[in-house]
This record gives sequence, structure tokens and C-alpha cells, in this order.
Amino acid sequence: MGRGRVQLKRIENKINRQVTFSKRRSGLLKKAHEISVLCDAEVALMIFSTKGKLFEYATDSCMERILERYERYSYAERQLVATDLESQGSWTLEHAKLKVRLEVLQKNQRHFMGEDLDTLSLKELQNLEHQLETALKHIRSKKDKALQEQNNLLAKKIKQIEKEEEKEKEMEQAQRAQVEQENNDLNSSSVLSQPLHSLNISGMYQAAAGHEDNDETPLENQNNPVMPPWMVRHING
Amino acid sequence: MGRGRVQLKRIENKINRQVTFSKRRSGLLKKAHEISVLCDAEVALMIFSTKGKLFEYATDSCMERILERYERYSYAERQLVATDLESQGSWTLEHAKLKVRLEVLQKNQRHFMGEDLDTLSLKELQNLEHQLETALKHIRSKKDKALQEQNNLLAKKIKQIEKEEEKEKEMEQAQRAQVEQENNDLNSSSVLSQPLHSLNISGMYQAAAGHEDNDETPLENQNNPVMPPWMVRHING
DNA sequence: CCGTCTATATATAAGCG
DNA sequence: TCGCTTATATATAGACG
Repeated sequence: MGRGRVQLKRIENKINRQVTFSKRRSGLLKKAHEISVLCDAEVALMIFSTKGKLFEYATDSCMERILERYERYSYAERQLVATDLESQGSWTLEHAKLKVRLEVLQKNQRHFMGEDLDTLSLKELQNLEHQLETALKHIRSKKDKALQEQNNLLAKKIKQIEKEEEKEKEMEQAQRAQVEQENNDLNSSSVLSQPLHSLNISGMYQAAAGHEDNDETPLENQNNPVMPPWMVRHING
Repeated sequence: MGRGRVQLKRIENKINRQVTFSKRRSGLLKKAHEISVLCDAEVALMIFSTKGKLFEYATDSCMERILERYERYSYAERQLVATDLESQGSWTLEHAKLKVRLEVLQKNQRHFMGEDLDTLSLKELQNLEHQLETALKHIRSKKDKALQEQNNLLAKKIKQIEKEEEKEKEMEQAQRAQVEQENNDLNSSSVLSQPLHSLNISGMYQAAAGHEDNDETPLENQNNPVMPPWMVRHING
């Protein structure tokens, strides 16, 4: 993009290459961040320059977590590393044992992820299925608890906010009462029947606050007085 | 870019978010590749969708190598491990790396089994849940296929048995016919109207076969003519 | 989900300081 | 390396099949 077209091959001019690297690098990092935010995705990006300098981006600045997550997906490469080690000769018995355990775990991992199932018998499949069902129950229960906790926390916060508003309102009322009293003291004509300006202000404030919500809220959640469940989901982002 | 401007915030509309994710993802991967080629850089990119699916790019398709290179840069927690290792000499390094991996895998394993969930964030729990759901789908589909195969196999066997019975029957009939013929030859009284014993045998066999089933078979499976329902029961888990 | 189309928004090559 | 400008190449939002 730019004045001239660019072939997809190494830029031979060192200066140009460096400049392009610098520009494209920032563009790439920017876009990585954008997709992460816009689409609620988790992104990890590593760029090593020719000279070996590292530039990185990670959603929520937590590269480690993402890499661990990646490891759950990755196994093929790991297998290569394992055999790689093997070719270097088995150093010690313990080391070899470790490798065996690793392989077993990797295989299990794959099975837990629903991959590489061809080697399993019917019975094993059924056992695995049951295992996962049980695990899912635990996980869901845990998740529900976490959600409930957050929910309670938010409810408390909202109550507190409401209390403070209440307090403010009372104070304003008290002020008005005092002003009224003073007016009565000055002349005996009644002004009690006129609308109270401060009440209107308070009312407007609440209305405005109520409109900060997203317009696209799904119907099934609009009644929830505390937290839409689909929103709670993103609190920990 | 495009018809409308876009705020850098989560796209609330689920459809749009998905579409945008798809488009930007491919754009990002493309640009990662471009900078890698143009500027002779080494790039690793991982993108997890909201639903937990992984998309990745790595220069020369060698993610593992880049991750290892990354680890050399990353220090925080790893520094501790690294110095620990260095003091023990270089060959132990591989060994210790193996140990670290093992630990990670073990931890994952526990998570997959619904254990040790307290260390997980809400988001991670949700990712895990989705992961297991997907895995379960694969496993069930695999199991279904396995069952179907067995089913077909058994069906074939039964057909074969029936064929053999048929053959026997025919042979008996032929025999009887011959005996009759001989009887007729001896005296001219007819015995054609009497019931055929072989037919009864066949009927009894089928009835007995139908009763091998478990008595507690759920209703919905009692019609299955081939596969014992207690086995079929596990198809849908 | 994938591909196509179009109008627009962005990214960036080139050049200069 | 960095900023800035401009002309252009690309990316992509939105709509549709």
C-alpha cells in the first residue's frame, strides 16, 4: 500500500526494509489489538526483527496465559520435540520415564480435547464421555458460583449508589425546606404550591442514568435488575 | 475501514462481531505473513475466537521454534527456573524444561477432569467449558460411528445365520419330500397336510433371540431388531 | 460460514527534514 | 529512528446470495 506496489518477497534494500518493518510492525500490532477488542478475541503476537529484537502484543498483556492456552491446543509440534530429544540418546532413566509420562499425558490431553480418537475402543470412548460429562458438571457449577458472586458484588455496588442518591435528595429537600422557611419569615404569602425545581433536577438525572445502557440489549435480559448474564460474562475479560 | 467508522470497543451485535472477526482475522494473518517475508522477520501469531477456536500463523510454520525463542526473551517467572537450571549444567536444562511441560500438562489434565478449578478465572472457566463441549461432541460422534459399525457387523452375522437356517430348512424339506416319495412308493396315503416341523424351529429361534435383551430396556429402544438396547442406550449418553 | 460487490476508511511507500 | 505529507494500494463494513 502506498505509492508503489510491493512484491511479496524480501526487500533487498536494507534501509527500506528497516523502514517498512517499523511501519508494518506498528500496523500489525495495532490490528492485533483491534481485533482483540472489537471481536472479543484473545491474541498473542510475537515479532522478531532480523536483528533479533522482540516486539510483542498480548491481549490483556498476559502472554503467559495465552501461551499456556496455546499449549492445550498444540501437540503435534510437541511430539516432534519429544522425538527430537529421543534422537539425542536417552540420558538417564529418570529422563526417559519423564518422557513416557509426558507422552501419556499428551495423549490423554488430546483425548480430552476430542482429538485422536481412532485409537480408542468403544468402552474407552464411553468412559471418556462419562469423564467429560462429570467434569463439565463441576466446571459449570464452579462457573455459576463465580457468576453469582460477581452478581452479588454488583448488586451491592448498585445499592450503595442508590443510597448515596437518596442521601443527596434528602439533603436537597432539607435545603429547600430551609429556604421556604426563610421566605415565610420574610413575607407571609405561601409558595408551597409551586413546583419544586430541585425535584425536576433529580428526576432528570435518573432518566439520563437509565439511558447509558446499550440499545441492543437482548430481550430476554431486559428485565434483569442487576446484571445481564451475557454482560457478566465479560467482567473478567 | 469500510462504509462506517468503527469505535474501538467490543462489537455488541453478535453477527457483525463474527463477520468482522472472520475478515480481520484473515487480514491479520496475511499481514503477519507479509511482514515476515518482506522484512525477513520471524513472526508468531495466535488468535483465539470468543468461542475458543484457535487460529495461528508462524513464520516457516514453526511455532514451536518461535515460542522457544520467545521464552529466551521472557523472564519474569522463567528467570527463576532458568537460573535454577543453569546451575545444574546444560543437559539438565532439557530435563527441567520437560518437567515444566509435564507440570503444565498435569495442571491442564486436572482442569479437563473438572478438578483444581479454583485457580481459573471466569473467562478461563468458560473457555474450558466450551472446549469440553466441543470435545464431547467429537467423542459422541465417534462413538456413534463405532456403534453403527458394530451394528452393521451384527446385522450381517444374523443375516448369515438366517441364510443357513433357510438352507437347512430346504434340505429338510427335500429330505421329507424324499421320505414321502418313498412312502408313496410303499403305500399311496398322503401326509402333505401336516405342519412342518422346521418352520416351528425357525420361529422359536427368533423369539428366543428377541429375549436375550435386558428386561429394563427403555421403551424407545425395544424395537431395535439388531443391537441390544442396553448398548444402544449409550449412544446419546 | 464463504464469497462477491461497492463505498470508504486505513495503511503505507516514497520522499523530506 | 522518528515525524510529517501525499498519492495510492489495501482492508474492510455493510449488504446480499
